[in-house]
Amino acid sequence: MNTASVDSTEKIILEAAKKVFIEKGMEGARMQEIANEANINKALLHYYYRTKEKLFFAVFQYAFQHFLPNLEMLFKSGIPFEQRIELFVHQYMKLLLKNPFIPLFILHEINRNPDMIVDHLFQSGVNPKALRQIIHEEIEKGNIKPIDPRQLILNIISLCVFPIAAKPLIQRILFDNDKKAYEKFLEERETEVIRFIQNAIKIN
Amino acid sequence: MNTASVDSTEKIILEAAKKVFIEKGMEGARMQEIANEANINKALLHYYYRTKEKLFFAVFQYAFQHFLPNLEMLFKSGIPFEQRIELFVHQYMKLLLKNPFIPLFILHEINRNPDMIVDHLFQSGVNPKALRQIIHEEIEKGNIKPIDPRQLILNIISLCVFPIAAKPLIQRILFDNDKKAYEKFLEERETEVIRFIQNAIKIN
DNA sequence: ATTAGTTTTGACCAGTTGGTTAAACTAAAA
DNA sequence: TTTTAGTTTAACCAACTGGTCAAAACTAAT
Repeated sequence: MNTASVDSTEKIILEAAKKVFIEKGMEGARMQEIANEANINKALLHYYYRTKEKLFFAVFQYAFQHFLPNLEMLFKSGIPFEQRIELFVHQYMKLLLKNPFIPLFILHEINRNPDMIVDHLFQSGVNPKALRQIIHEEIEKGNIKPIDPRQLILNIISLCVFPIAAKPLIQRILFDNDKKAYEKFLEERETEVIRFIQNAIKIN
Repeated sequence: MNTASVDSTEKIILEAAKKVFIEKGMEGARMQEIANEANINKALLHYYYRTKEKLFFAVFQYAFQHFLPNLEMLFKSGIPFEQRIELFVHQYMKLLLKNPFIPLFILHEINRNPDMIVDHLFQSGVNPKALRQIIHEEIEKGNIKPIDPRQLILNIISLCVFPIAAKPLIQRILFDNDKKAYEKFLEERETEVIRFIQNAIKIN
């Protein structure tokens, strides 16, 4: 057995599955299309991943882990809060632009089967408690306006995610389907969102 | 021919189709399930709406028209800008809470087939130009901080839509799957979002 | 009561889809 | 060279799905 080639075939399949599943969703994806994408026989998919569902879960797991950015830098102490927001928005938008289909994929699939997240993924290192604590402390210190930390977190994520998830719609409605114009808009948006949030929470 | 009963059956079918399509999407929906939901024979679906696609488009059209709130009140003159934002957010969140599945449905279907919006729906009365003009004037008058009107529009919509579209996810991650707690959070959110936006754009 | 037109139904069909299986292939081990 | 174990393929299958059709049931005007 050639370990390298096993890994290789398995990875090729997973990459193909990622592409097809994340773009079309569980129900829109076809095993045959994934096989074509990977340039292999359809039966090989079932040889490595027994069922469509198992292959899907492998993809879902990957996507879920790339749905939020690495939050480590947020928890390092000694960083001013303003800069934390800057860091988060920057990192997140970079991630989203690299994987623009992931948010809608995750939202749609969780909507289809909300228990999936409980059954398979609650060990995925998402820890909102620590984040809430940091925001809470900033309020106590009088550095930002009082606000429910969860509202603030949701505001920040909303401002980052929605314009990516709704890209095909927004691009057509607000930009006459001019792809370049919308991409430029999204670039400018990073500083715009940071400024918007900072203005909203800063104490005059 | 009894016009009333024709309308009635047709409407019953459409209502059933709305429920199933909007919750499960085109690809996740089954004609049989719609027939069951309407308590009729599957062949009747094809008698009134010849194909799945045609029935789907009827639903999509309805959903698209309920994706954004009635914007008339925004264009009446003489209303202070702060109050316009208040009105919009209030109306929009009311609409979204009544139809929580519509945003994700629209986004997912447009993602699946982006040309649909061009082919079938660009006559749906969405007019962002007027809205941009109003924002532009407010900036000129020095009532709010300078900002690309499209960025501001997108910010407002993002803050309203995302928490509804991502409800199953957020509810589980931030609220331990406590439905009541999340609903209460969304109620409080209305005033919170209004305050957030007004703080972000107001001139000190 | 008859007729003509409409609505509703059960049975059926063809195409697609996820999944299986037995055989062919490959390469390392004996 | 033969054996053995893992890998890949073509052919196939059962279940499902959108859609059709002819007949039955229903309605209302003659």
